[in-house]
Amino acid sequence: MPELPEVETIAQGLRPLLTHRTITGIPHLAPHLVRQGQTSLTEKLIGQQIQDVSRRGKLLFLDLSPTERIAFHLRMTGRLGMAPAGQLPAAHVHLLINLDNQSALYFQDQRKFGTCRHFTEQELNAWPFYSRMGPEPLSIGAEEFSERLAGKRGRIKALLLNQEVIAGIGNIYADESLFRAAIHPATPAAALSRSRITKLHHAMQDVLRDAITAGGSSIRDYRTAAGLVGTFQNAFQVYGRKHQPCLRCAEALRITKVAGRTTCYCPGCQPEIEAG
DNA sequence: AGACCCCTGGAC
DNA sequence: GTCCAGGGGTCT
Repeated sequence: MPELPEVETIAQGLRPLLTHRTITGIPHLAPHLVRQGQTSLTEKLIGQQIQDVSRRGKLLFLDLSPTERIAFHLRMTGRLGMAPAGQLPAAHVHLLINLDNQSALYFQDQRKFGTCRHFTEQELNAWPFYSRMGPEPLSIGAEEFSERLAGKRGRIKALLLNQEVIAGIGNIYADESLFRAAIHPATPAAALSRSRITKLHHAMQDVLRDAITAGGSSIRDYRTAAGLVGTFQNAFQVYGRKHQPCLRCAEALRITKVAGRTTCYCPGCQPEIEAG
């Protein structure tokens, strides 16, 4: 569930703690994190200095040099945090990176969906998930956003979830953006007027910015780098509120499936639009 | 476009 | 015990 606002919050939290730190050891590396060609991960990391912590979509990077990075994808239950060196801080820790100030960065993931890989810039650009990733939703302008959706087949929610269309949106922020734009999630993108798409662009940026300000949304597992819960779940209008009254019109929220994902919406505020 | 898979734990 | 949470890969 870490989506763009959660990954951004973690990156902001880790940046001052990791920048200019040198990796001194990898005391723990779970076998399932070691992909083919990554068997020498430990050798590749020890002695390297972390130059910066950055984010692209839902990926969090430790930038080691202009041409080498570690990429984390937290998927559903991944967490990153800091601990004193020399101890496993919690259950389900799959990677521990010791640093030169007696601290350690840990990667914890109950469900083991998350990934951690070392990349050269060349390898990164050869990774389709990265190279084909769409623009950052907080950087894209309304004009370009509109052009990217124009002529695309498929339902609007499916397109928002598609990382090749726009990067970093997951189930929570897709539903919340669509509610705020008063668009039914199953609407064919081709049926949306230009002004409706502009409204969606505005809603998406508002929701993401507000969520970052709130430190992200903690449904179950997500925590900031400092181990704190985010608070944006308290501002949800539709996500996880099935059958509850709409906060705007009091009609009962409905639940459906779009793009294989549970989808909450208000039938009053988000009326269906026929394909045209 | 949809089904299944990865994995674990909480809800029922 | 069964169902469900959902990001992304893979296969049909």
